[in-house]
Amino acid sequence: MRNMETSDAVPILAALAQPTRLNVFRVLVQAGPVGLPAGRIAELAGVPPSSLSFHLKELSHAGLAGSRQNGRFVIYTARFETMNGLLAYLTDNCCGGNPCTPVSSCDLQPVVKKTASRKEPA
Amino acid sequence: MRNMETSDAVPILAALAQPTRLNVFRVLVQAGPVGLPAGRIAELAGVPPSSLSFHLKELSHAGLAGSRQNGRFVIYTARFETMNGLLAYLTDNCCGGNPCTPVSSCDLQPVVKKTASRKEPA
DNA sequence: TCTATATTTTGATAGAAATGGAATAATGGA
DNA sequence: TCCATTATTCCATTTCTATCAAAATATAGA
Repeated sequence: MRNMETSDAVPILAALAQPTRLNVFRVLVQAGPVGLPAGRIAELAGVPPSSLSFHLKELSHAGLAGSRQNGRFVIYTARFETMNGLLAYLTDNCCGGNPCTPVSSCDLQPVVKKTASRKEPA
Repeated sequence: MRNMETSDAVPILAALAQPTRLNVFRVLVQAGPVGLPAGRIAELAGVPPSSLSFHLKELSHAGLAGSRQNGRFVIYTARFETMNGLLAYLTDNCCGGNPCTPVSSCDLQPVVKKTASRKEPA
């Protein structure tokens, strides 16, 4: 993935800056690559389907979620590479080169970023 | 710092999810612990003083900026520990709060609660 | 004190975002 | 085909957010 710009980071941050959406994203992260059908997410998040749909669209549009159809179900998954890109941006641009190294890292993505300042397993 | 909750992360994300504010925060990060007077920030960000004041208040309220008075000037500084806490939260939640030191743990079968007996696609 | 400078607050306005019920679409099975 | 299930879109409503001129506040120096 190309290095993230401020203009790219803002919509991703905005997508996460909402309690329901941040919660939904965490649920998707926990579900892993298998993902979850929309109805199950609505259940877990405790929001009516129309609201959930609205928030899933926001997450998708920000690149934080993907979806695939499976029968009558639409399965949503977390897009880890977008989150990794955001973390790289924040680490590179908002920590002034200070020791801001996170305590742990998630690199589910097979695609490896070339960002130097975030440590990643080889 | 105590571990950040989702309810703590949302207002911090919201503070950063705005072009002017993210830009201002980056400027403060670059300025380092010395900080910058409000007027200079307004200049650098290209926003009128009243707007800048609004955004600085948002950042301060989120814990991302601190301020001290110096004569007629109010010097703003970035609060790195808040950003560190946010990065830690996002990094931890990128893997569902599981210890993801082994990268493979994210690739393994995720822990998905199967409460319902309803049949769902795998 | 008076005056210039620095910043914040006020207040009005415009626009965006969130909510959820109802209607619509799409799919699979009988 | 018809029906039940799943999900999205439409819609009205409400609530937040951002903007910035103008007024207010605060400080330093003359």
